[in-house]
Amino acid sequence: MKADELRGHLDALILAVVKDAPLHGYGISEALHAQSGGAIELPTGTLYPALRRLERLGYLRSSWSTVSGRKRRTYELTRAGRGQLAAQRQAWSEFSGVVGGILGTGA
Amino acid sequence: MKADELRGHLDALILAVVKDAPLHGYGISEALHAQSGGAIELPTGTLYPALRRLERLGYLRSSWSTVSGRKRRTYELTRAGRGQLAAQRQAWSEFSGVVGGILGTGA
DNA sequence: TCACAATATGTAGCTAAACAACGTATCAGA
DNA sequence: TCTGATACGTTGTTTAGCTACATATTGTGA
Repeated sequence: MKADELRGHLDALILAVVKDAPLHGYGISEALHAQSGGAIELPTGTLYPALRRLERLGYLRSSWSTVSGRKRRTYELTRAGRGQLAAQRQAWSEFSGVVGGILGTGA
Repeated sequence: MKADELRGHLDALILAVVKDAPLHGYGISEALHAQSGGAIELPTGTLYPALRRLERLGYLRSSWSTVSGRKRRTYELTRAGRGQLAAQRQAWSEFSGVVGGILGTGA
């Protein structure tokens, strides 16, 4: 899967993956890889700027910790982030319906 | 629907909409508007460059005509365009499955 | 008749997101 | 000791879509 297709939807995926449990950047990358069945492999040049953007927008909150000698910045959803995730889910539903309908896939 | 979400998928939509019948730019715009239930409204600054790009890539072929005093450039799918459309459909199917799965929408 | 909407094409310049290619550092195991 | 996994990040580039603008014809309603 061309990762660039994600454009505009990556935020939703990140929010979704940290929803249940706070995760650090590398963990988010791994979670997306696993949950996509290996289809998603985020370059760090994509992931870390996205995380900073989401924090700047108030959807994520981060805190540093050290786990077995390695520093981690752990991200968790804010209240606004939960709202945004719900909105993104809704937007995805509409979007996929529209595109699927026109492409004749899934409609 | 935020039109920018289309990024990366617009080509597929255009190819899909000219598949059955050749259309001119304005007609493509209207077809997408109608087939999306009004959700898609393409700015001309998006549509026309996209058409030129698709022609340059060999997926579309264009020809001029005049209909009731107005000049039209009509686009039709090439053989390569048909192949590309099939590939895009496949890619969409995989993409929507992955995203839907992670967002918990449609999976 | 005069203005406005619809039809129809296009370009120039901007923005933002994703990417490739770096750079830094720790730890485990061969 | 050296490689691979873990973990953070930045710089500079590319590119697609957007806004705003420019042009022209035809149909319509005031």
